[in-house]
Amino acid sequence: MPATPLRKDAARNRRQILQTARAMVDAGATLQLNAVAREADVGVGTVYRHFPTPEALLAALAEERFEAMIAEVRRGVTAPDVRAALHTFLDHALTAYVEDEAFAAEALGPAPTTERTRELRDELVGMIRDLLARAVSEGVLRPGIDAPDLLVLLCGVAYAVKNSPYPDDPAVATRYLKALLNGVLATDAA
Amino acid sequence: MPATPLRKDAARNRRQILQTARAMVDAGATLQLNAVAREADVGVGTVYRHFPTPEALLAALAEERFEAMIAEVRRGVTAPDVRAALHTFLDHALTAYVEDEAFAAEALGPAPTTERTRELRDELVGMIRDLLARAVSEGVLRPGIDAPDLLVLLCGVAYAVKNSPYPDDPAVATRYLKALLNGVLATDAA
Amino acid sequence: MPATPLRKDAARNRRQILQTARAMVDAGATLQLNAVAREADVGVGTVYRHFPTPEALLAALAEERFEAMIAEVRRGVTAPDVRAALHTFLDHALTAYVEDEAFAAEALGPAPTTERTRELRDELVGMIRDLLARAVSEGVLRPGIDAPDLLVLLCGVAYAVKNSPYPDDPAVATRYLKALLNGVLATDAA
Amino acid sequence: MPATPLRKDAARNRRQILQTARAMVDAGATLQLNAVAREADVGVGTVYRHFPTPEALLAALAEERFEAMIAEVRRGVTAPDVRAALHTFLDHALTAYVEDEAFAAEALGPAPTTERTRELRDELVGMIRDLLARAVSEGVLRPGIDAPDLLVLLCGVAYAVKNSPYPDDPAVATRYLKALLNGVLATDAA
DNA sequence: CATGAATGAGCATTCATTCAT
DNA sequence: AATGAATGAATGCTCATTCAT
Repeated sequence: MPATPLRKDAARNRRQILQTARAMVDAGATLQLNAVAREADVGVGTVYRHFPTPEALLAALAEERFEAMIAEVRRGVTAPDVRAALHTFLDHALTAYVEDEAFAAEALGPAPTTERTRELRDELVGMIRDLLARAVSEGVLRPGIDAPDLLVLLCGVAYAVKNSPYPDDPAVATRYLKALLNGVLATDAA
Repeated sequence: MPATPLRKDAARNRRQILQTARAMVDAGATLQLNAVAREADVGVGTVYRHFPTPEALLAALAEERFEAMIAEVRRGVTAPDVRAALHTFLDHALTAYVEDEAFAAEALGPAPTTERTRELRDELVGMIRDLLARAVSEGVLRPGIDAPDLLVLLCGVAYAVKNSPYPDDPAVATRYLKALLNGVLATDAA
Repeated sequence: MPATPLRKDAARNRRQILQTARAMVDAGATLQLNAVAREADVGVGTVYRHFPTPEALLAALAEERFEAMIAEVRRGVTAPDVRAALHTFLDHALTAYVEDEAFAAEALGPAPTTERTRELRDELVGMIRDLLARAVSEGVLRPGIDAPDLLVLLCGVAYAVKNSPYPDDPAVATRYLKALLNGVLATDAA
Repeated sequence: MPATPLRKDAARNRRQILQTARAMVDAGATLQLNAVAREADVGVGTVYRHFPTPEALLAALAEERFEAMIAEVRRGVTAPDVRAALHTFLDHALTAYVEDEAFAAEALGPAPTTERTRELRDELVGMIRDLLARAVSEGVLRPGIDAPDLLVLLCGVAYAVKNSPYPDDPAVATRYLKALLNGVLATDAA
């Protein structure tokens, strides 16, 4: 809800920039505003106008993901089967982290770059907190790990997936997630 | 075992460079050969002669760590209590990953930068394989996760620790490691 | 006397632009048409329409000053006391130069940017010439310095005032002007 | 007296840079380090190494001039004929200001950019103070204008010379200086 | 072998000006 | 006539790497 709805051409440029940036980020490149401009076939100045810093662009990229995830967790909180909801969420979150560097960066760290991002993240964390609370109270989840912990652990797993020695094995993510869920030990350690 | 044992001054330089680099890496900086040279009070060219690329320097930094770890795992393989040996190893490995960016980078990824590093890593992985095999056969460890997997998962946990929202809590590492060991679910998931 | 008298809103814009520009110049900033537009709360294009170049804007700013000064000199030419008139003029001119960068720029240099400015300047110089002529003929002024010379010398004194090592001393302008009037030597040099 | 005497090639580069910069400044351009590098046929980095900022380069340019001037004033202080010494100094100083923008900038303003420049300027001002003191005590100079005043006034005259409406008249400088020395009025004003 | 000056590609950023809306 | 988004040339600066000394 921008104060002034973007002019048509401005909107097209913005879209193009975001699209290009998304592609670059997904390709693993670090965002260089100049490069984005070149790829997006847009003047440098235009990129700078829309996104004064690389961070702002990254943040914009992350927003959609945040919104989708929030919607999903919201559904999960009230779903009949918490365990299933939790699974689905963890699964999707892991995928998001693995696929989307921009989102992972923004969802972590004490420095959400944008006011908007910060709000979104807080909202997401809040929702997850509720989901976890329910899961714990229903005996599905061990206590001791809170929402921020879980997010960052998931991020860690994503990191592992991305650096896995079996990069072409499609089951890696599932396997690693399962390790986190069930643990690697056969019986509990102190 | 270099063909020609280093001249005394050359050796001193090498040592100085490594020391400085270690300090810089530990301080979280990305290694800039120029900066290392300045700090180490040595000409840029000297650094380049000893370590043609930043990676080579990083690799050299990682070697000690590899050697220490190999020694430890070797002891663990034949220790009476596998579970304890496994714990100690995981604990130390996590610490190593958290503390030593250089080592983590080298222990991972399909591209050990040095012949020497590659050998060391292979040796380490071999030893861990043995340790894990024993642990699985004694029912301590769930099957399904092999040595490379475990290493990368640990790396993921280290990543989580380093990005934890509770950066000043000294128990974070333990808590996260425990999550990996025991899992986060109360009862096994499919 | 524009061919078509400005539309009411156009006039308001013009006024606003001039006002803003005046403030910025007085604040010592170099005129950036973009900045003027922003401050004046007007589109860039509007500024460009009214004043195609920074110089044109500066020139417009200078015009008022020219007019005031011309009026004053005109009075001085026929005043009973040439010496007093001359003093007043020099004093005011110095103040104008010191206070108004825009005016100083326009009053100098072989390139008055606007036809209008050029006319005004020529008119001013003409009047001053008359004043000086009278002053010389009445023995008030040494010969050898003509109107353009005097103007540029005054500008030099203004430059000195603006760069004075005693920037907070309100008497600096008077002191420096006096130096120009009476000279710094006790007795004439060759 | 640099700690380490410059290497031969470094010295050559430095000289080249200074030479080029001098030419550019004399041509009235504002110093752009990149441009200097191009003209001097030297890498940008080289220029930056020698002179981290445009100001540093300007300052270096100014130093020679300072030294020459200091030497001259020193001679003048003890010369038998103060009046003549004063004249010579004023004449040369005016020339320096007119010819050398870099020097003028550095000799003025509360911000001598280099420690070295600052020292030189202070030394110069000190010497001039002595010269003026002698001139006043011998009745050659009117009191009321001190050394910093005189310098800045001279700078003003230089400014006038440079902006003179008679740019090709070689006598302009003399005429304007004379105006400052003897004043423009025939008899003293209050 | 060591040195550190030189290099210049590379990236970031600004701002005067144009032109579609 | 007004707007302001778009443009991209211009400029500033850094830093990895080479190579003369």
